[in-house]
Amino acid sequence: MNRTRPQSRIQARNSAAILDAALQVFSQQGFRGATLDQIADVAGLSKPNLLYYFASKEAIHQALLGQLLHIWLDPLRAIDATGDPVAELLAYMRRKLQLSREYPRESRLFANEILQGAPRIEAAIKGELKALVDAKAAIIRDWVAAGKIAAVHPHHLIFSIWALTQHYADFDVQVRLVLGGEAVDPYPEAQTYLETLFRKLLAP
Amino acid sequence: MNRTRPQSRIQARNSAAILDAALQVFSQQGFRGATLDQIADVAGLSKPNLLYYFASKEAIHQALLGQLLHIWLDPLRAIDATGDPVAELLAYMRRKLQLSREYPRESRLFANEILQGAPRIEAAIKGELKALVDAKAAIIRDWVAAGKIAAVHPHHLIFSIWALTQHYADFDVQVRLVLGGEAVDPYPEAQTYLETLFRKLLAP
DNA sequence: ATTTTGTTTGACCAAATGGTCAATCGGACG
DNA sequence: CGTCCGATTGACCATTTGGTCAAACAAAAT
Repeated sequence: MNRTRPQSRIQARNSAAILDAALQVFSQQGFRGATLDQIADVAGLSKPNLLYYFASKEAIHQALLGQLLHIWLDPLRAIDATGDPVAELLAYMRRKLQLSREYPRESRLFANEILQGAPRIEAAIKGELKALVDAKAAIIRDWVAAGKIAAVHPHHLIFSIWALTQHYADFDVQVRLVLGGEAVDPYPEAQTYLETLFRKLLAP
Repeated sequence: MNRTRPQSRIQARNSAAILDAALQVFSQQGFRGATLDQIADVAGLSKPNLLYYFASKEAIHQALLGQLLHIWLDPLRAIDATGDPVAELLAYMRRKLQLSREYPRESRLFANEILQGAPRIEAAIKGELKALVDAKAAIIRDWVAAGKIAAVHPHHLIFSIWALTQHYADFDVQVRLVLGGEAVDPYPEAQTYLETLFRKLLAP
Protein backbone atom coordinates (compact mmCIF):
# COMPACT_ATOMS: atom_id res chain seq x y z
CA MET A 1 0.00 0.00 0.00
CA ASN A 2 1.49 3.24 -1.07
CA ARG A 3 -0.08 6.38 0.28
CA THR A 4 2.27 8.89 -1.36
CA ARG A 5 1.59 7.83 -4.94
CA PRO A 6 -1.89 8.66 -6.26
CA GLN A 7 -4.22 5.74 -5.61
CA SER A 8 -5.50 3.55 -8.40
CA ARG A 9 -9.26 3.24 -8.87
CA ILE A 10 -9.28 -0.07 -7.05
CA GLN A 11 -7.32 1.33 -4.14
CA ALA A 12 -9.60 4.31 -3.84
CA ARG A 13 -12.70 2.17 -3.92
CA ASN A 14 -11.51 -0.37 -1.38
CA SER A 15 -9.99 2.14 1.01
CA ALA A 16 -13.24 4.05 0.95
CA ALA A 17 -15.28 0.89 1.52
CA ILE A 18 -13.07 -0.06 4.45
CA LEU A 19 -13.28 3.37 6.05
CA ASP A 20 -17.02 3.48 5.59
CA ALA A 21 -17.46 0.03 7.12
CA ALA A 22 -15.08 0.85 9.93
CA LEU A 23 -16.96 4.06 10.68
CA GLN A 24 -20.15 2.07 10.97
CA VAL A 25 -18.64 -0.52 13.30
CA PHE A 26 -16.36 1.70 15.41
CA SER A 27 -19.09 4.29 15.96
CA GLN A 28 -21.40 1.63 17.31
CA GLN A 29 -19.03 -0.65 19.21
CA GLY A 30 -16.13 1.59 20.15
CA PHE A 31 -12.56 0.72 19.36
CA ARG A 32 -12.19 -2.30 21.60
CA GLY A 33 -15.66 -3.62 20.86
CA ALA A 34 -15.17 -3.55 17.10
CA THR A 35 -13.54 -6.48 15.33
CA LEU A 36 -11.71 -6.66 12.03
CA ASP A 37 -14.00 -9.48 11.00
CA GLN A 38 -17.07 -7.27 11.41
CA ILE A 39 -15.45 -4.46 9.46
CA ALA A 40 -14.30 -6.81 6.72
CA ASP A 41 -17.76 -8.27 6.55
CA VAL A 42 -19.47 -4.89 6.23
CA ALA A 43 -16.89 -3.76 3.68
CA GLY A 44 -17.38 -6.93 1.66
CA LEU A 45 -13.71 -7.86 1.80
CA SER A 46 -11.67 -10.57 3.43
CA LYS A 47 -9.82 -9.78 6.64
CA PRO A 48 -6.35 -10.23 5.11
CA ASN A 49 -7.44 -7.92 2.34
CA LEU A 50 -8.30 -5.23 4.91
CA LEU A 51 -4.81 -5.53 6.26
CA TYR A 52 -3.40 -5.13 2.80
CA TYR A 53 -4.83 -1.61 2.74
CA PHE A 54 -4.33 -0.68 6.39
CA ALA A 55 -1.50 -1.84 8.58
CA SER A 56 -3.66 -2.56 11.60
CA LYS A 57 -6.96 -1.99 13.37
CA GLU A 58 -5.31 1.02 15.00
CA ALA A 59 -4.37 2.46 11.61
CA ILE A 60 -7.97 2.30 10.38
CA HIS A 61 -9.18 4.02 13.52
CA GLN A 62 -6.51 6.70 13.25
CA ALA A 63 -7.45 7.38 9.64
CA LEU A 64 -11.07 7.90 10.70
CA LEU A 65 -10.19 10.21 13.57
CA GLY A 66 -7.97 12.23 11.27
CA GLN A 67 -10.79 12.80 8.77
CA LEU A 68 -13.15 13.53 11.63
CA LEU A 69 -11.31 16.50 13.05
CA HIS A 70 -11.56 18.43 9.78
CA ILE A 71 -15.30 17.95 9.46
CA TRP A 72 -15.73 18.71 13.12
CA LEU A 73 -13.77 21.93 13.43
CA ASP A 74 -14.67 23.64 10.17
CA PRO A 75 -18.04 25.00 11.35
CA LEU A 76 -16.43 26.49 14.44
CA ARG A 77 -13.61 27.97 12.38
CA ALA A 78 -16.20 29.68 10.23
CA ILE A 79 -17.42 31.93 13.05
CA ASP A 80 -16.61 35.43 11.90
CA ALA A 81 -15.65 38.10 14.42
CA THR A 82 -16.85 40.82 12.06
CA GLY A 83 -20.27 39.31 11.43
CA ASP A 84 -23.45 39.89 13.38
CA PRO A 85 -22.93 38.14 16.72
CA VAL A 86 -26.33 36.50 17.14
CA ALA A 87 -26.44 35.53 13.48
CA GLU A 88 -22.94 34.06 13.63
CA LEU A 89 -23.70 31.96 16.70
CA LEU A 90 -27.06 30.79 15.35
CA ALA A 91 -25.41 29.88 12.08
CA TYR A 92 -22.78 27.88 13.93
CA MET A 93 -25.50 26.03 15.82
CA ARG A 94 -27.31 25.30 12.57
CA ARG A 95 -24.17 24.01 10.87
CA LYS A 96 -23.49 21.80 13.86
CA LEU A 97 -27.03 20.45 13.84
CA GLN A 98 -26.71 19.81 10.13
CA LEU A 99 -23.56 17.83 10.86
CA SER A 100 -25.44 15.69 13.36
CA ARG A 101 -28.05 14.98 10.75
CA GLU A 102 -25.69 14.26 7.88
CA TYR A 103 -22.83 12.62 9.76
CA PRO A 104 -24.36 10.89 12.78
CA ARG A 105 -21.82 8.07 12.61
CA GLU A 106 -18.94 10.52 12.78
CA SER A 107 -20.58 12.15 15.78
CA ARG A 108 -20.92 8.80 17.52
CA LEU A 109 -17.35 7.86 16.67
CA PHE A 110 -16.24 11.02 18.39
CA ALA A 111 -18.55 10.43 21.35
CA ASN A 112 -17.17 6.93 21.75
CA GLU A 113 -13.63 8.22 21.71
CA ILE A 114 -14.36 10.78 24.40
CA LEU A 115 -16.28 8.28 26.53
CA GLN A 116 -13.23 6.05 26.46
CA GLY A 117 -11.17 8.88 27.87
CA ALA A 118 -9.99 10.25 24.52
CA PRO A 119 -6.85 8.05 24.51
CA ARG A 120 -6.19 8.48 20.79
CA ILE A 121 -7.32 12.08 20.36
CA GLU A 122 -6.24 13.76 23.57
CA ALA A 123 -3.38 15.60 21.87
CA ALA A 124 -5.66 17.09 19.23
CA ILE A 125 -8.12 18.23 21.87
CA LYS A 126 -5.49 19.84 24.03
CA GLY A 127 -3.88 21.39 20.99
CA GLU A 128 -5.84 22.22 17.88
CA LEU A 129 -9.31 22.09 19.37
CA LYS A 130 -8.51 24.00 22.55
CA ALA A 131 -6.67 26.71 20.62
CA LEU A 132 -9.58 27.17 18.27
CA VAL A 133 -12.14 27.20 21.08
CA ASP A 134 -10.10 29.70 23.05
CA ALA A 135 -9.85 31.96 20.01
CA LYS A 136 -13.59 31.87 19.40
CA ALA A 137 -14.31 32.29 23.10
CA ALA A 138 -12.28 35.49 22.99
CA ILE A 139 -14.46 36.75 20.16
CA ILE A 140 -17.58 35.93 22.15
CA ARG A 141 -16.13 37.71 25.18
CA ASP A 142 -15.62 40.80 23.04
CA TRP A 143 -19.19 40.63 21.81
CA VAL A 144 -20.38 40.45 25.40
CA ALA A 145 -18.15 43.35 26.41
CA ALA A 146 -19.50 45.39 23.51
CA GLY A 147 -23.05 44.66 24.66
CA LYS A 148 -23.90 42.94 21.40
CA ILE A 149 -25.05 39.75 23.11
CA ALA A 150 -26.13 38.97 26.65
CA ALA A 151 -23.49 38.17 29.25
CA VAL A 152 -22.75 34.46 28.88
CA HIS A 153 -19.78 32.31 29.74
CA PRO A 154 -18.11 31.84 26.33
CA HIS A 155 -16.78 28.33 26.87
CA HIS A 156 -20.01 27.04 28.32
CA LEU A 157 -21.91 28.64 25.46
CA ILE A 158 -19.81 26.61 23.05
CA PHE A 159 -20.26 23.47 25.15
CA SER A 160 -24.01 24.01 25.10
CA ILE A 161 -24.04 24.23 21.32
CA TRP A 162 -22.07 21.01 21.12
CA ALA A 163 -24.23 19.24 23.68
CA LEU A 164 -27.55 20.27 22.17
CA THR A 165 -26.70 19.50 18.57
CA GLN A 166 -24.66 16.33 19.05
CA HIS A 167 -27.37 14.91 21.28
CA TYR A 168 -29.55 14.38 18.21
CA ALA A 169 -26.88 12.23 16.59
CA ASP A 170 -25.46 10.44 19.62
CA PHE A 171 -28.80 9.72 21.30
CA ASP A 172 -30.71 9.37 18.05
CA VAL A 173 -32.14 5.99 19.04
CA GLN A 174 -33.46 7.35 22.31
CA VAL A 175 -34.86 10.51 20.76
CA ARG A 176 -36.79 8.51 18.19
CA LEU A 177 -38.02 5.91 20.67
CA VAL A 178 -39.26 8.58 23.07
CA LEU A 179 -40.91 10.61 20.34
CA GLY A 180 -42.81 7.52 19.26
CA GLY A 181 -43.30 6.41 15.66
CA GLU A 182 -40.18 5.44 13.78
CA ALA A 183 -41.01 7.66 10.84
CA VAL A 184 -40.57 10.82 12.89
CA ASP A 185 -37.78 13.14 11.79
CA PRO A 186 -36.87 15.10 14.93
CA TYR A 187 -34.61 17.59 13.17
CA PRO A 188 -37.06 20.24 11.93
CA GLU A 189 -38.58 20.68 15.38
CA ALA A 190 -35.15 20.48 16.98
CA GLN A 191 -33.90 23.31 14.81
CA THR A 192 -36.87 25.51 15.62
CA TYR A 193 -36.51 24.77 19.31
CA LEU A 194 -32.76 25.47 19.34
CA GLU A 195 -33.15 28.70 17.40
CA THR A 196 -35.65 29.95 19.97
CA LEU A 197 -33.42 28.85 22.80
CA PHE A 198 -30.30 30.58 21.57
CA ARG A 199 -32.10 33.70 20.41
CA LYS A 200 -33.54 34.18 23.88
CA LEU A 201 -30.27 33.32 25.58
CA LEU A 202 -28.22 35.70 23.49
CA ALA A 203 -30.59 38.64 23.15
CA PRO A 204 -28.68 41.60 24.66
CA MET B 1 -25.39 -17.27 44.68
CA ASN B 2 -28.80 -16.81 46.16
CA ARG B 3 -30.52 -13.54 45.54
CA THR B 4 -33.73 -14.31 47.41
CA ARG B 5 -32.09 -15.03 50.76
CA PRO B 6 -30.52 -12.04 52.49
CA GLN B 7 -26.88 -11.79 51.50
CA SER B 8 -24.10 -12.49 53.93
CA ARG B 9 -21.62 -9.71 54.61
CA ILE B 10 -19.12 -11.31 52.27
CA GLN B 11 -21.67 -11.62 49.50
CA ALA B 12 -22.77 -8.04 49.88
CA ARG B 13 -19.20 -6.79 49.85
CA ASN B 14 -18.12 -8.80 46.81
CA SER B 15 -21.25 -8.18 44.78
CA ALA B 16 -20.85 -4.49 45.41
CA ALA B 17 -17.17 -4.60 44.49
CA ILE B 18 -17.97 -6.42 41.26
CA LEU B 19 -20.74 -4.03 40.28
CA ASP B 20 -18.54 -1.05 41.04
CA ALA B 21 -15.66 -2.45 39.03
CA ALA B 22 -17.99 -3.42 36.19
CA LEU B 23 -19.48 0.07 36.15
CA GLN B 24 -16.01 1.50 35.79
CA VAL B 25 -15.06 -0.81 32.94
CA PHE B 26 -18.36 -1.00 31.05
CA SER B 27 -18.83 2.77 31.18
CA GLN B 28 -15.45 3.29 29.60
CA GLN B 29 -15.22 0.40 27.16
CA GLY B 30 -18.81 -0.45 26.36
CA PHE B 31 -20.20 -3.95 26.69
CA ARG B 32 -18.20 -5.62 23.96
CA GLY B 33 -15.02 -3.75 24.77
CA ALA B 34 -15.04 -4.72 28.43
CA THR B 35 -13.50 -8.01 29.54
CA LEU B 36 -14.17 -10.13 32.60
CA ASP B 37 -10.46 -10.09 33.33
CA GLN B 38 -10.45 -6.29 33.55
CA ILE B 39 -13.49 -6.28 35.78
CA ALA B 40 -12.06 -8.99 38.01
CA ASP B 41 -8.81 -7.09 38.20
CA VAL B 42 -10.46 -3.82 39.23
CA ALA B 43 -12.68 -5.65 41.71
CA GLY B 44 -9.67 -7.41 43.21
CA LEU B 45 -11.14 -10.86 42.61
CA SER B 46 -10.32 -13.79 40.38
CA LYS B 47 -12.34 -14.31 37.23
CA PRO B 48 -13.90 -17.58 38.39
CA ASN B 49 -14.85 -15.81 41.56
CA LEU B 50 -16.72 -13.15 39.56
CA LEU B 51 -18.68 -15.91 37.91
CA TYR B 52 -19.51 -17.37 41.27
CA TYR B 53 -21.47 -14.20 42.02
CA PHE B 54 -22.84 -13.46 38.56
CA ALA B 55 -23.81 -16.04 36.00
CA SER B 56 -22.22 -14.23 33.07
CA LYS B 57 -20.87 -10.97 31.67
CA GLU B 58 -24.38 -10.27 30.44
CA ALA B 59 -25.80 -10.74 33.94
CA ILE B 60 -23.43 -8.16 35.42
CA HIS B 61 -24.34 -5.69 32.71
CA GLN B 62 -28.05 -6.30 33.21
CA ALA B 63 -27.72 -5.74 36.95
CA LEU B 64 -26.06 -2.39 36.29
CA LEU B 65 -28.67 -1.26 33.79
CA GLY B 66 -31.39 -2.22 36.22
CA GLN B 67 -29.95 -0.06 38.99
CA LEU B 68 -29.36 2.72 36.51
CA LEU B 69 -32.94 3.25 35.50
CA HIS B 70 -34.02 4.02 39.04
CA ILE B 71 -31.38 6.66 39.58
CA TRP B 72 -32.03 8.07 36.16
CA LEU B 73 -35.78 8.46 36.23
CA ASP B 74 -36.32 9.64 39.80
CA PRO B 75 -35.45 13.31 39.17
CA LEU B 76 -37.86 13.43 36.25
CA ARG B 77 -40.56 11.72 38.28
CA ALA B 78 -40.18 14.41 40.92
CA ILE B 79 -41.45 17.17 38.64
CA ASP B 80 -44.62 18.40 40.32
CA ALA B 81 -47.52 19.63 38.23
CA THR B 82 -48.75 21.78 41.10
CA GLY B 83 -45.44 23.50 41.76
CA ASP B 84 -44.13 26.70 40.21
CA PRO B 85 -43.34 25.81 36.57
CA VAL B 86 -40.02 27.61 36.18
CA ALA B 87 -38.88 26.52 39.61
CA GLU B 88 -39.83 22.89 38.92
CA LEU B 89 -38.00 22.78 35.61
CA LEU B 90 -34.93 24.53 37.01
CA ALA B 91 -34.93 22.13 39.93
CA TYR B 92 -35.08 19.20 37.53
CA MET B 93 -32.15 20.58 35.58
CA ARG B 94 -30.20 21.04 38.82
CA ARG B 95 -30.93 17.50 39.98
CA LYS B 96 -29.86 16.16 36.61
CA LEU B 97 -26.65 18.19 36.71
CA GLN B 98 -26.02 16.92 40.21
CA LEU B 99 -26.41 13.39 38.88
CA SER B 100 -23.80 14.04 36.22
CA ARG B 101 -21.44 15.26 38.88
CA GLU B 102 -22.04 12.48 41.38
CA TYR B 103 -22.63 9.58 39.02
CA PRO B 104 -20.60 10.28 35.89
CA ARG B 105 -19.89 6.60 35.35
CA GLU B 106 -23.58 5.77 35.35
CA SER B 107 -24.15 8.53 32.82
CA ARG B 108 -21.43 7.14 30.58
CA LEU B 109 -22.77 3.60 30.94
CA PHE B 110 -26.10 4.88 29.72
CA ALA B 111 -24.49 6.85 26.90
CA ASN B 112 -22.58 3.78 25.80
CA GLU B 113 -25.72 1.71 25.75
CA ILE B 114 -27.55 4.26 23.60
CA LEU B 115 -24.60 4.68 21.25
CA GLN B 116 -24.64 0.94 20.68
CA GLY B 117 -28.25 1.19 19.61
CA ALA B 118 -29.77 0.49 23.03
CA PRO B 119 -29.93 -3.28 22.41
CA ARG B 120 -30.34 -4.17 26.07
CA ILE B 121 -32.47 -1.26 27.20
CA GLU B 122 -34.73 -0.56 24.25
CA ALA B 123 -37.78 -2.03 25.98
CA ALA B 124 -37.36 0.19 29.03
CA ILE B 125 -37.00 3.27 26.85
CA LYS B 126 -40.06 2.50 24.77
CA GLY B 127 -42.00 1.61 27.89
CA GLU B 128 -41.21 3.12 31.24
CA LEU B 129 -39.11 6.06 30.05
CA LYS B 130 -41.38 7.08 27.19
CA ALA B 131 -44.48 6.89 29.39
CA LEU B 132 -42.87 9.08 32.03
CA VAL B 133 -41.59 11.59 29.50
CA ASP B 134 -44.97 11.78 27.82
CA ALA B 135 -46.65 12.40 31.17
CA LYS B 136 -44.27 15.21 32.07
CA ALA B 137 -44.48 16.64 28.56
CA ALA B 138 -48.25 16.90 29.07
CA ILE B 139 -47.67 18.87 32.25
CA ILE B 140 -45.31 21.20 30.41
CA ARG B 141 -47.85 21.61 27.63
CA ASP B 142 -50.41 22.67 30.22
CA TRP B 143 -48.00 25.16 31.69
CA VAL B 144 -47.45 26.62 28.25
CA ALA B 145 -51.18 26.74 27.56
CA ALA B 146 -51.72 28.52 30.88
CA GLY B 147 -49.10 31.08 29.92
CA LYS B 148 -46.94 30.20 32.90
CA ILE B 149 -43.88 29.52 30.77
CA ALA B 150 -42.91 30.53 27.25
CA ALA B 151 -44.10 28.40 24.33
CA VAL B 152 -41.58 25.58 23.98
CA HIS B 153 -41.77 22.11 22.52
CA PRO B 154 -42.12 19.93 25.65
CA HIS B 155 -40.17 16.92 24.39
CA HIS B 156 -37.34 18.98 23.03
CA LEU B 157 -37.22 20.91 26.28
CA ILE B 158 -36.66 17.65 28.11
CA PHE B 159 -34.08 16.52 25.54
CA SER B 160 -32.23 19.80 26.01
CA ILE B 161 -32.08 19.30 29.77
CA TRP B 162 -30.70 15.82 29.23
CA ALA B 163 -28.21 16.94 26.61
CA LEU B 164 -26.90 19.90 28.54
CA THR B 165 -26.50 18.16 31.87
CA GLN B 166 -25.25 14.77 30.68
CA HIS B 167 -22.70 16.46 28.49
CA TYR B 168 -20.70 17.36 31.58
CA ALA B 169 -20.47 13.71 32.58
CA ASP B 170 -20.17 12.05 29.18
CA PHE B 171 -17.72 14.55 27.71
CA ASP B 172 -16.01 15.32 30.98
CA VAL B 173 -12.55 14.64 29.57
CA GLN B 174 -13.10 17.05 26.70
CA VAL B 175 -14.63 19.74 28.90
CA ARG B 176 -11.66 19.65 31.25
CA LEU B 177 -9.08 19.53 28.47
CA VAL B 178 -10.64 22.48 26.67
CA LEU B 179 -11.01 24.52 29.84
CA GLY B 180 -7.32 24.02 30.54
CA GLY B 181 -5.89 23.20 33.95
CA GLU B 182 -6.78 19.80 35.32
CA ALA B 183 -7.81 21.24 38.67
CA VAL B 184 -10.75 23.10 37.17
CA ASP B 185 -14.17 22.05 38.40
CA PRO B 186 -16.53 23.01 35.59
CA TYR B 187 -19.72 22.39 37.54
CA PRO B 188 -20.23 25.66 39.42
CA GLU B 189 -19.96 27.72 36.25
CA ALA B 190 -22.01 25.17 34.35
CA GLN B 191 -24.82 25.46 36.85
CA THR B 192 -24.83 29.25 36.68
CA TYR B 193 -24.79 29.15 32.91
CA LEU B 194 -27.60 26.60 32.67
CA GLU B 195 -29.76 28.48 35.16
CA THR B 196 -29.45 31.62 33.08
CA LEU B 197 -30.18 29.70 29.91
CA PHE B 198 -33.33 28.03 31.16
CA ARG B 199 -34.61 31.10 32.99
CA LYS B 200 -34.42 33.11 29.77
CA LEU B 201 -35.86 30.31 27.68
CA LEU B 202 -38.81 29.72 29.97
CA ALA B 203 -39.67 33.25 31.03
CA PRO B 204 -43.28 33.77 29.89
C1' DA C 1 2.35 -13.44 -25.20
C1' DT C 2 4.95 -12.66 -21.36
C1' DT C 3 6.71 -10.31 -17.71
C1' DT C 4 5.82 -7.29 -13.96
C1' DT C 5 3.29 -5.22 -10.62
C1' DG C 6 -0.61 -4.85 -7.78
C1' DT C 7 -4.54 -7.52 -5.47
C1' DT C 8 -6.76 -11.33 -3.03
C1' DT C 9 -7.16 -15.23 -0.15
C1' DG C 10 -6.76 -19.89 2.42
C1' DA C 11 -4.26 -21.58 5.99
C1' DC C 12 -2.20 -20.59 9.92
C1' DC C 13 -0.55 -18.59 14.60
C1' DA C 14 -0.26 -16.74 19.30
C1' DA C 15 -2.78 -14.33 22.48
C1' DA C 16 -7.06 -13.06 24.57
C1' DT C 17 -11.62 -14.13 25.99
C1' DG C 18 -15.99 -16.03 28.21
C1' DG C 19 -16.87 -19.75 30.74
C1' DT C 20 -16.37 -24.52 33.42
C1' DC C 21 -15.05 -27.58 37.08
C1' DA C 22 -12.99 -30.27 40.43
C1' DA C 23 -10.38 -29.33 44.22
C1' DT C 24 -9.28 -26.58 48.05
C1' DC C 25 -9.79 -23.11 51.57
C1' DG C 26 -11.89 -20.92 55.67
C1' DG C 27 -14.95 -19.79 59.04
C1' DA C 28 -19.13 -20.92 61.80
C1' DC C 29 -21.19 -24.17 64.63
C1' DG C 30 -22.27 -28.42 67.01
C1' DC D 1 -12.01 -31.01 67.33
C1' DG D 2 -14.35 -32.20 63.38
C1' DT D 3 -18.02 -31.22 60.21
C1' DC D 4 -20.22 -28.60 56.96
C1' DC D 5 -21.09 -25.18 53.60
C1' DG D 6 -20.11 -20.98 51.42
C1' DA D 7 -16.05 -18.85 49.09
C1' DT D 8 -11.98 -19.23 46.22
C1' DT D 9 -8.91 -20.73 42.74
C1' DG D 10 -5.65 -23.22 39.36
C1' DA D 11 -6.05 -25.62 35.44
C1' DC D 12 -8.42 -26.14 31.53
C1' DC D 13 -11.43 -25.54 27.21
C1' DA D 14 -13.50 -23.82 22.86
C1' DT D 15 -13.90 -19.78 20.38
C1' DT D 16 -12.62 -15.32 18.90
C1' DT D 17 -9.37 -12.03 17.64
C1' DG D 18 -5.50 -9.26 15.51
C1' DG D 19 -2.19 -10.31 12.50
C1' DT D 20 1.11 -13.06 9.06
C1' DC D 21 2.51 -15.28 4.86
C1' DA D 22 3.19 -17.78 0.90
C1' DA D 23 0.74 -18.81 -2.90
C1' DA D 24 -2.62 -17.70 -6.38
C1' DC D 25 -4.79 -14.41 -9.18
C1' DA D 26 -5.57 -10.19 -12.09
C1' DA D 27 -4.24 -6.26 -14.70
C1' DA D 28 -1.03 -3.45 -16.95
C1' DA D 29 3.11 -2.73 -19.32
C1' DT D 30 6.48 -4.50 -22.53
